Amino acid sequence: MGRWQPGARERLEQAALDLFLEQGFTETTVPQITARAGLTTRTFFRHFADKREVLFAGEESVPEQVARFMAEAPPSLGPMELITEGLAPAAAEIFEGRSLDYLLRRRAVIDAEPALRERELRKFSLMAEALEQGFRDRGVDDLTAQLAAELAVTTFRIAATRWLNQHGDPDLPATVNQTLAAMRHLTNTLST
Amino acid sequence: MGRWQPGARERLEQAALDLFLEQGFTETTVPQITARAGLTTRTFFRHFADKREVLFAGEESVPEQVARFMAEAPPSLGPMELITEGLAPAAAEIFEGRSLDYLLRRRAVIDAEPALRERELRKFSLMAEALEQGFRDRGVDDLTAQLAAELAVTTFRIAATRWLNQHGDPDLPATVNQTLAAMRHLTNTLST
DNA sequence: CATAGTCATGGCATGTCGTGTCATCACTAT
DNA sequence: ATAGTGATGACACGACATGCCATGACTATG
Repeated sequence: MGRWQPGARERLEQAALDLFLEQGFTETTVPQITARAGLTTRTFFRHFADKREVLFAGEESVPEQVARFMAEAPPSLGPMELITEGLAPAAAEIFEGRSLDYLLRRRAVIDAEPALRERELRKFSLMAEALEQGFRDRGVDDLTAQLAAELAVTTFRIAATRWLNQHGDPDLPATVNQTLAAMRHLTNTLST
Repeated sequence: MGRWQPGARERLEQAALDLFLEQGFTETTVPQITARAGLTTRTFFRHFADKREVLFAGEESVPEQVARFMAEAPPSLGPMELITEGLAPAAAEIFEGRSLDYLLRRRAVIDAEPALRERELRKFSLMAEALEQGFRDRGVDDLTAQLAAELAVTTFRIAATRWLNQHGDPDLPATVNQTLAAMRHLTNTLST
């Protein structure tokens, strides 16, 4: 018991994902997860704010990634140019390090549970806030910054979904650019 | 006690909103709400699936409104034309019947509580799904339907927020159209 | 080598949420 | 009248989440 369970967090994440796939999210209790990971219930809530968070660990850094990405981009780019050129590489960076299989299993769990879908929406909302702030820092006015941020996140989200639906082929940057092209085509029909 | 507490639902909504404003959402317990409304805790959960839903009653009909609105629009309109012409009146219809004061108080509560912001995001997600289905029913391909739906909902959401920020003046349709104009301007910078 | 300090964990108590179940009462239809 | 319907009351209960304190393992310092 004392200190240190190396990888306790990782074991909890793994046990939780397995159990969610086997039995469903609602049917799985926190004591079941901690029993499989060899820990106690109280410890689970020290690592994760609530039961859902065990599926979203590590995504706290995404807003920072977004902010850094925007700060490093050439200041001369307008918001729409930045999206067109930067969204695909940024998307690749966000998913880097996670296997396609893990992402597919994780999404199966999330899709099956409304409470988890809500949490997923919040993730994208946080991304949009970071993007919006980044645009404002580049001198874009508030309304345009918000619109551009939401446009980018929406495109990213739809592209990521499509990418998983087609099991990773074509790859994510290509899918993002296809989705951007479709968005461009759609909005061009408005410019009359 | 037997049957019938006329307006039980409405009294619960009113008591809940008041208490949330006085003490905050988390600090307010369901027994406190039901005590103020003269009912029991069990009855609360017969009217609302969970504590948050008391703030979202009546919004189940929004997806149906959206579907009807789209079905009634001229079939000749393309997705972007439909948004340009239909979003402002549709937005007006959605908020019709609720006082600006109620909407502002309600938003103050929602903004203060992450769990309620998540629920709000789900509401817009449901709107987008209804819109997407509507576009598909009009013969639009899947990707374009999804993009157009998300674009419309995003514009609506941003416009509604701005409208409340400016306390209702200018009115919602005007604000929607201003927001649409800004979106048009933003995306036009992409059409090179 | 000893001692104090730090930190993840265990264990316990507690409050709130949300649901299942059954009884009861008011009103309605026949 | 009598049976049916539907909202409510009352109770039990499990799961989630948090506060609090104790403990044991590792670390730093003398």
